[in-house]
Amino acid sequence: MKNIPEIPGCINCISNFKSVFKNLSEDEINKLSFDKGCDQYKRGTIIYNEGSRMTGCYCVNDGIIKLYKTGVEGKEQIIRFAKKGDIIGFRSVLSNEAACTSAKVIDDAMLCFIPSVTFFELVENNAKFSMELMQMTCRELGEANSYITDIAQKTVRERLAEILIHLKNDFGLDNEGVLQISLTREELANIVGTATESVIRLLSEFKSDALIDLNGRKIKLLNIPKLIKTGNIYE
Amino acid sequence: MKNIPEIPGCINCISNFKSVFKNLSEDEINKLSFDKGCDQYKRGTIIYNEGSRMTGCYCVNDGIIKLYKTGVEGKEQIIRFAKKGDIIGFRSVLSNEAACTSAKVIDDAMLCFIPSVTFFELVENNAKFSMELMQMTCRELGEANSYITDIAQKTVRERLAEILIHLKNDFGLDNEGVLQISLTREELANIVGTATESVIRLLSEFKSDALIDLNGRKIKLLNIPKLIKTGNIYE
DNA sequence: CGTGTGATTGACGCCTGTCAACGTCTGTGG
DNA sequence: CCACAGACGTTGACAGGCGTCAATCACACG
Repeated sequence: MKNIPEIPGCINCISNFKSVFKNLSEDEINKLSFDKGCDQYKRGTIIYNEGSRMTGCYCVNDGIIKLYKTGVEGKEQIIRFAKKGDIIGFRSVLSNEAACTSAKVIDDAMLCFIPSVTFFELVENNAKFSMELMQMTCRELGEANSYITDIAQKTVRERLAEILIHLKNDFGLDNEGVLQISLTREELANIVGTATESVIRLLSEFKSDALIDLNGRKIKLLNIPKLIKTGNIYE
Repeated sequence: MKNIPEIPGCINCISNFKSVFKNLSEDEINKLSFDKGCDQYKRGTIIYNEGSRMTGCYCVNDGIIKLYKTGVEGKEQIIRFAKKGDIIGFRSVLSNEAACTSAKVIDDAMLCFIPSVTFFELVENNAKFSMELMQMTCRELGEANSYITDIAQKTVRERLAEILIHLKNDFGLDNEGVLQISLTREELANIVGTATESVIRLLSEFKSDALIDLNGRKIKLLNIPKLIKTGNIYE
């Protein structure tokens, strides 16, 4: 018999991650725990595709998911990453539109599936939860706006430096200063919005300038203040 | 004595524009009408600035507002426009952050000011309104994501063609086919994310190619299908 | 009539995308 | 154990899109 992984109760996640669910009542949490599904997904698995109808949303219990859009000629544009405690797909559930991004696992993940009905019930019956959700969306929108400004105005070099800092802030460094997220050069390019070759060349330059050190996909940040300066980051 | 413009009652706006307020009860509408302020603003007036604390949000009764961020070296990046029936600034009110954009009048406007308190009351007490608001935010977020992908992947030429189509969809054409929004070349550049000179050159090219006709700030769309093709627009 | 803002045009060159070739690593199958 | 395929990373050459600078023109306004 297969070794079924232990399904985490919602109560644990909520206390551990300070998620958007933090304002749920005990009853609501229990119902959520009961209604939800939970599964493990290997790197490379696609959770849902742009344009598909969502029947619910997912809460990330562990792992990393990349959310991306497919642009002209199939080139992917990474919009953001989701990690422990984040929820994905709820945007489409709420606005009742087809998914506007695709979601793919890039670090083995454990996801909980929350059916639309359950989600809607919470939104409608718990004003605090609803407010929390809205604030999250608003913050995300604010970030999207900054992203737009950056991509429109900054050079590729600046954007790459900036992304490295953002990745540090979102995923942290290990005790050697290595970014705790592993991306291919192509994925880096698809965040920055440039060609793979450009990323490679610029990373080499950063290395020559002693801003970073490279070891395969491991990127060690050596000089964070200078990276911030290179990225023209002010806030 | 100065001729004070008639303050529009909320009830009229709501029935005319199908705004987010459409689900308010009669009592709520009356309270909103009572609490709100209303003022006229001339082209060029700044409603609020990026980074400022909002004490409420604005509902556009008439005119056009541009929402923009100030990027590196003070260059402005236009995020979106707001017109009749739209509300602006509520994002910052809800998430209780400083305004992430500045708002400037580009077509003489009439705006109603809704104090934070009033707005919060509505959100907390009217689940339908709250849901409507959230859906609006979600749609906006979806658009922002598309925008990111476009800016990151398309050429300036494609983006300019696309923007012209978007402006047509949002503001319409007069009976001669002229875009019903008047923008400087610099503003066009600040939407597309390019230099003013590039916009000028590309507009000239579009004119040579009989895609558009130019007369000062008036842009007449001559060949919309071809513009769509030039912009690589699919949906 | 001077001033200022916006529009236009030309020259110039760098940043960046594209193409092509090659190196590296991993896993698979014979 | 080795050969091979396939994905990923790297490097070089090259062209052209696009930003920058500068000069000039057009037009409105006090």
